[in-house]
Amino acid sequence: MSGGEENLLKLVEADEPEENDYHLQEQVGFILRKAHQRHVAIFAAHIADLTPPQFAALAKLRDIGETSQNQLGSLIAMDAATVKGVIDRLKARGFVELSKHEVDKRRLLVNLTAEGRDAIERLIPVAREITEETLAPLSAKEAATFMRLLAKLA
Amino acid sequence: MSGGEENLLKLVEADEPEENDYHLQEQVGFILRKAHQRHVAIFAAHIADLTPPQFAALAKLRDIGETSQNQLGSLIAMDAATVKGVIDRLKARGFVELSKHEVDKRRLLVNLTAEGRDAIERLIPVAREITEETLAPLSAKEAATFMRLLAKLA
DNA sequence: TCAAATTCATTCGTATGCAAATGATATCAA
DNA sequence: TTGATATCATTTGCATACGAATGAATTTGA
Repeated sequence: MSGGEENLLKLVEADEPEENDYHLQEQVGFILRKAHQRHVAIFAAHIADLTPPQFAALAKLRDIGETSQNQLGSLIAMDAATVKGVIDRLKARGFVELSKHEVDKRRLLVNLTAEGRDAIERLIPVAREITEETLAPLSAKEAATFMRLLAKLA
Repeated sequence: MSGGEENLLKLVEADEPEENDYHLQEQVGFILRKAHQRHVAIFAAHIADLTPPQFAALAKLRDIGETSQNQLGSLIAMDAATVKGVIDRLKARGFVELSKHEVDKRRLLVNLTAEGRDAIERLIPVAREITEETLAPLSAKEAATFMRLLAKLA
C-alpha cells in the first residue's frame, strides 16, 4: 500500500469501467460536427451564391415537382420554421414561386421557376464534384463503406 | 433502332459518364447534415441545459485549463465570432470566468469556475451515453470503422 | 353533425456558424 | 527604432436550426 493508492481507488470507484479521461476529439458528435463544417466549406468554395440547404430545396423540387412547403421540408430534413426561411430567400432570388393549394387552403405550394430549374441543372454537375472532394480523403472502397455506415446513422 | 433511342443518346452526350438523375439522399453532404441533426437531438434529449458547443468548450477547458478565447475556439473548431457567443453565454451561466492576460493585453483568458467544473464532471458520463446512443445503429466493429473513416474526413 | 384532434404555416426567441470590417496590441524587419 | 504585418477580440449582417406559441383550415370520431 504505497503512494498513488488513493488515485487508483478513485479510478475504480465508479460502477462502470470508465476511464478518468475524456477526449472530446474522439467523440462522434464532435467529429461529425467538424466533418460537416468541412463539407460546408467545400460546398461554399464551389457554389458561392447558394447554401447547401437552398441547393437541397431546389434539387428536391427538381425531383418531385410542385409540393407544399412543409412536405418539401420533411423531404429535405428541415422543420417548418427553417424551411420557410429557405424558401423565402429562394423566392426573393426568383428561383421558386409560391401558390395556394386550390383544395386545401392551408397549404402553400412551392415550385421551381424557369430560372430555378436552369440553376439547379447547371449546379448538379458541380454538386457531384463537391461530393467527390468531400470524400477525397477516402479510397473508393472506404468511401463506399463510409456512406453505408453514415446512412445507418442518419 | 426503335423507340427510346433519343433518350439514350441524350444520356451519353456528356463528357463524363454522368447519370441523368441526381439523388440528394445519396449525397454525402446531405446525409452528413442529417446524421449531425440526429446527434444533436440525442444530445438535447440527454443534456437539456447545455448545447453541444457549450459542452465542448467546458470539456476542453477541463482538459487544458485556462486559455485565451481564440485558442479555445481553434481547439474546438469555432471561429472567433462563434466562440465569443458561446463563452458569453457560459459566463452568464457562471460556468466560466474571464480575465485579462497580464502580458499580452489583447488576450482574454477563459477558465472554468468551480460550478463549471462540477457541471462538466457530472456531464461527462452522460456524454459517454450520448456517444453510445448515437452509434447504436452500428455494431461495435462497424462503429470502429466508421469512427476511423469519419476522422479522416474531419 | 359537431366538437376534438390534427395539420399547415407563421412568428418569436435563442443559439450556432461564418464572412467581413474594425480597433487594439504585439511582432517583425529594414 | 519605426513602419509594415500579424494576431486577438469585437461587432455587424446574414443564414441555418429548432422549440414553443398561435391561428387558420381540415379531418376524425363519438
